[in-house]
Amino acid sequence: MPTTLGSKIKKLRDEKGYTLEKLADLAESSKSYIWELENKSPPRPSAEKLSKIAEHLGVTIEYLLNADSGVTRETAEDAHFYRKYQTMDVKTKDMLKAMVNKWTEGND
Amino acid sequence: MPTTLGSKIKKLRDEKGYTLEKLADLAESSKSYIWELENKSPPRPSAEKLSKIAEHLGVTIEYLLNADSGVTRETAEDAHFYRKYQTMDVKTKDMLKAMVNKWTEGND
DNA sequence: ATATTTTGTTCAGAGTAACGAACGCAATAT
DNA sequence: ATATTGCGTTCGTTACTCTGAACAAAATAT
Repeated sequence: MPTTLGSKIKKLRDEKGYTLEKLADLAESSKSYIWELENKSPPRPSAEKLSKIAEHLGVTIEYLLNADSGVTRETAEDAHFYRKYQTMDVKTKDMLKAMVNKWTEGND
Repeated sequence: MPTTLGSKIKKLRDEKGYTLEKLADLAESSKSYIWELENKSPPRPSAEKLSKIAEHLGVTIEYLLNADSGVTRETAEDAHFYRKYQTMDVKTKDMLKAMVNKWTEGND
């Protein structure tokens, strides 16, 4: 399981079969810079650049930056809430679910 | 409806009642830089910085960058809960958010 | 009114993001 | 064998991020 930003990018790039140049072209970057992100320490890319890279690797910026997976389907605030929810322990999750089930009773 | 990165940050910061300095402290930044992000053009912050700012404003980086991506990795159960959550009305969502914020206080 | 405190604005400088261009080093073609 | 092509690596340069500290303006206290 990849831990650093660089190893995550490299893993995803390899999985997609992209060369440095290919990903660089897609993300409107340069292969030398992609290489630096993957191999040099510690990379601190701009949000814009990382956003384009993440997009073409099929993941979120948050996934690349932090440890956990993220969501971005509805509004940003909802996604943020959901991310918080995901970090809660199972018991708390179950409690939340139970409450939500009460409030939405009859909807499914 | 804010369009630029700067106006989004300012709007969210005002809504939270944060001063430049307050947000800067939370996001481990400087108030002068937060001000530049809000007022200067065109800002191109690092992913790290923007990540911390977004975190304390309760939104995602993607929202601030104005890119709304779609993909997500969810467990089936969590996805189910999240779908339900998305159908709830704003007041109920806000109540949930408030509770979750209480439970997770001190984690960030 | 006028101190005092709080908040916002400006600015110079250190450090580095990001690029193009050149280089090494395989594998495949001729 | 030796070109050729494809991919990764290194490096010098430019432009910009991000900060601390000083300054301005607004808000609040006395």
